[in-house]
Amino acid sequence: MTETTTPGTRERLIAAMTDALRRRGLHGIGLTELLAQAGAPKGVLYHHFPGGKTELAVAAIDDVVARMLRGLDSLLASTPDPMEATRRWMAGATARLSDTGFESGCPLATVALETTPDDPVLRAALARAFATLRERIAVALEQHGESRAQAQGIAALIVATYEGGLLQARVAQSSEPIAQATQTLLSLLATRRPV
Amino acid sequence: MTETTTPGTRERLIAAMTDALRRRGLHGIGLTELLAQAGAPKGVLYHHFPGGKTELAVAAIDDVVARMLRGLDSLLASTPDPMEATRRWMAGATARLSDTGFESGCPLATVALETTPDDPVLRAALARAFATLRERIAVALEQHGESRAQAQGIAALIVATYEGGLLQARVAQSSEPIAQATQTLLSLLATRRPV
DNA sequence: TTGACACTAGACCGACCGGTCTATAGATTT
DNA sequence: AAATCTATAGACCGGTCGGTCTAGTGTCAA
Repeated sequence: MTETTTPGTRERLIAAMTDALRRRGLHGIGLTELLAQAGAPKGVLYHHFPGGKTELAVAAIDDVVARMLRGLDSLLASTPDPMEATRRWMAGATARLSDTGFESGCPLATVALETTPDDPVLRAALARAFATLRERIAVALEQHGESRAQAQGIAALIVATYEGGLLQARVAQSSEPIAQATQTLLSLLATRRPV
Repeated sequence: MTETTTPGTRERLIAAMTDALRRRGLHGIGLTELLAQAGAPKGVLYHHFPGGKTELAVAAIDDVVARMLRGLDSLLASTPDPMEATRRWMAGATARLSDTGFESGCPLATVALETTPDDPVLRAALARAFATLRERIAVALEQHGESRAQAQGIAALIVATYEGGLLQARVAQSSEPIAQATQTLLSLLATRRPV
């Protein structure tokens, strides 16, 4: 076999792009700064990603999604109760945001709001990302007894709370808004009466 | 009195910036394109906004917030039930997004995710914006019998659903996600049992 | 009529943008 | 040793960025 063993440069590029997306968004960072952070010259970027900045961004998105899904899976595996899993998921995201001085949010959200129709590749990557995310959560809820429609609705609401909560916490420079939103959501889910 | 009567140029600049923020974000549009859309030359921008692009963005944000608050107020005045008001608020935002081919989202959200620590003016404007928005909603909920803490929590959750829902709808190019999230949220609020 | 002032107009600037290109180093194969 | 291929390296390109500067235009007061 002996797959072509890259010494990590490609990964460093993806990591730098992911961090840039978290903090400033796709248009917010220049290639020069990005490459400096990755410790790589221009040629390397176009060797690994012939499509340039956009292709690197797509790779970063796919990588982030894969890691989110893996995290979600292991969380759901170790935490049978979906409500408790949601609480932990939110707490994790909040902690990372707070640990970076409220700079490092969700890399998907930033690109999602920057994208225009003439970036179909990015759009497709993001559409896939969010749909997969919602679906994974919905399946877990279904396995816990929710109806299909209800599970989808709650999944959309959880993801919205995640992104909207992070956004509010970021501008407030405080985790209070997302903590409030999460706590309210969970308490609403817990105290609803059966139909 | 006879206030200095600008023939609308300033307003056109703000409108162009607002539209740009909705569609692409602050870094996503160039001054040249923005001025072309407003039908104004460079000099005009720096006459009305000596602080340049950033000052114009702040003005656009303040203008958007003022209009959102006015809309919210008249909605709450004409719709006594906060739940019904929320439903209409969401429906309005969803309609505007959908009517523009899922291009025109919330101008606040985009900037919120692009801002860095060295943009303190923008950050402050956004922090004010979201805090005011939440507070206005919370007050309405309090007037409808919710406790202070509960009202704040629900307000944060509503705003999160708003922003997170719009984001998901945008990338999905469909209003389904925000419709699902909104409907689930309202049904949770309606069917909770008293503590 | 003249001066002051608010506003419009766009040429112009250096810096930086994303992207291309050639050169070369190192490892592998023959 | 020669050839080949992957990966690194960075000079270089035209275009666009946000911003400055000078010139002109219309309106009003004196």
